[in-house]
Amino acid sequence: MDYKDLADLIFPEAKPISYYEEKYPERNLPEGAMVVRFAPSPTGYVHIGGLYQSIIGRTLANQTKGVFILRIEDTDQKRQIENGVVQIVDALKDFNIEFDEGMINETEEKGNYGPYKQSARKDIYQAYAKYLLEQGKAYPCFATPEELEEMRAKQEAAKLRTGYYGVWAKYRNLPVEEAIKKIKNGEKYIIRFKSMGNEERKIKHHDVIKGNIDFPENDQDIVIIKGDGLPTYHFAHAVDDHLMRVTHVIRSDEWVSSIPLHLELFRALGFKAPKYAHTAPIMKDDNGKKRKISKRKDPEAAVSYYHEQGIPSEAVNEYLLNIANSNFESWRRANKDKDISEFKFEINKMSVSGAIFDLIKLLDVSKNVISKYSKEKVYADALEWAKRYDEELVEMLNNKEYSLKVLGIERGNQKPRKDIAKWSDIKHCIIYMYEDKFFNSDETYDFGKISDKDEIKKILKLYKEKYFNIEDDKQTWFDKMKDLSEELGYAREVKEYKQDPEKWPGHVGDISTVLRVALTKRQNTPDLYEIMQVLGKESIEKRLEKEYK
RNA sequence: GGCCCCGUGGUCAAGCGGUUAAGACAUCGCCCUUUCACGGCGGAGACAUGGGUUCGAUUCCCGUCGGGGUCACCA
Repeated sequence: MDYKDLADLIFPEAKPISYYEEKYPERNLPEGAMVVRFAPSPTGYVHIGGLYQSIIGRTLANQTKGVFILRIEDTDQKRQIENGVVQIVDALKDFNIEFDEGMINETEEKGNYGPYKQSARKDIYQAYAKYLLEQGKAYPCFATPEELEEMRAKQEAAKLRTGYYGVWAKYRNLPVEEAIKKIKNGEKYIIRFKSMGNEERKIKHHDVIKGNIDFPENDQDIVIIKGDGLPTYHFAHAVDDHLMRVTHVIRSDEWVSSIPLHLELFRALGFKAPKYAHTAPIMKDDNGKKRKISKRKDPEAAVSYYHEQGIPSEAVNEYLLNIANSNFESWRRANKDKDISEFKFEINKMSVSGAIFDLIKLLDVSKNVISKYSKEKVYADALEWAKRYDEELVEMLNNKEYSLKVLGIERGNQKPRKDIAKWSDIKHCIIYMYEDKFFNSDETYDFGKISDKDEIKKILKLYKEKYFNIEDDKQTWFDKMKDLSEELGYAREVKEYKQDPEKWPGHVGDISTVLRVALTKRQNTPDLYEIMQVLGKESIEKRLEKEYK
């Protein structure tokens, strides 16, 4: 009896690998085209790091006229969640990321290199496992979890490297006859890869991002097929990325230490190894300590957080792209109106160490992104956000014609207003423009420097009766504010006042503040003249009278 | 602990043998016909550390310290 008998016993149904090699031929793509994939586990929401990977993958495939694949890695059945695939697809779609191939929902997919869900590829993995078995490059291991635990304890006690390797690999050299007997006896087993590596020897590897790295060869006999018949990540990675003809494996940093193993697997299987690009993880500043951003501790680790906050996905994408290639920023400044896809992304310019996620900076990017939107776009996006998260804002925006005017204040000109960083800011910025909100709120406010009630009344009354005319153009209005100030004994110019502050009780700015607060309840607002034009005569009169009647 | 990677201002980062060590965000000040936002100008603020190599090291080598990753029938 030989390896062949063993292999046939274990996987009697498996097809020869030539079947799959023919079924998934080399892709016919232009020179330099990159075939990349995003390969998440459907274990819950999409992590910011996943979005980061996706942006990079999508960009690279676009730039090289390559292919971007969504492969679902669901070989760990314990961790599955309902609708995991749909969640991923939808979340990424929100950020403008779509795939050329792969799963499109829980059951459907597109592309000729599928199935794109690992649980549906069991027969493929088994065929390749059988192939290794036949050559004696893999073997069944009968060790129980308890046995393995015991082994590890011994290794730790002896301060040895832990793992299933060398002399510790108990079933590595079990004669085929005995293995067959055990299997026929119904003993439980898994399939392990028989490593030919030697820890003493070093291998050199070039990572697209990290550069040259040396490490010891792998000598662990890792499991390739688990007790449930599904492959482990390592084995699935080798088989899938080969068969899907992936050219560049872009994945997170945490995998670099597996490179020796993966390379050995590719070689044993007779595959050409892909290029690897290991991206640094996104970090979080935790009281001065740097750590990987985490699902459990950090709400901003979930991509959904940005939607809830109302940060446009375009802004998140730009921010992430900037972390990926720091020259993005200067490109953006030089190309203010170009689409993000025109930026020439270079994967080898990526930073090797993880950047701390900077929400403040993101908000700044967002502010700039929003400042470029037309009022129609602001209206549409804010409304869409509000429909999910803020009923009161929906109510306000329902008055579309008026809202458009409000949102158009200081927008669309050379120096657009930049006070909105996220849709959740909007309500606070515009609420006073809405009549019922303005009059029905119990918000407290103060008039700043001029606080005497009678003085305030006097100012507003005089303004309304003598100076206010909605027809005035901006300059006239402005001059009138100065006249008003003068008539009341205030300085008509701020500069004038500053030269001799004792001479006046205040200046035109102080008077304007009184008007501003009366009309908006705020000391800080956009241009008052524009606000008044939107508010209209009646509203203004009502707001003024409220203060002195 | 073993192995691997990394260490430029608060953050993201250019620079990679000779630079007044860029830029962005944040911060502070001034200016911008009346606030705020924007914009402009300016300030403060960095090469972890000790040894080498070199005429010369932020840049190259070694040690130290610090940070991160990884050591599963999870991915």
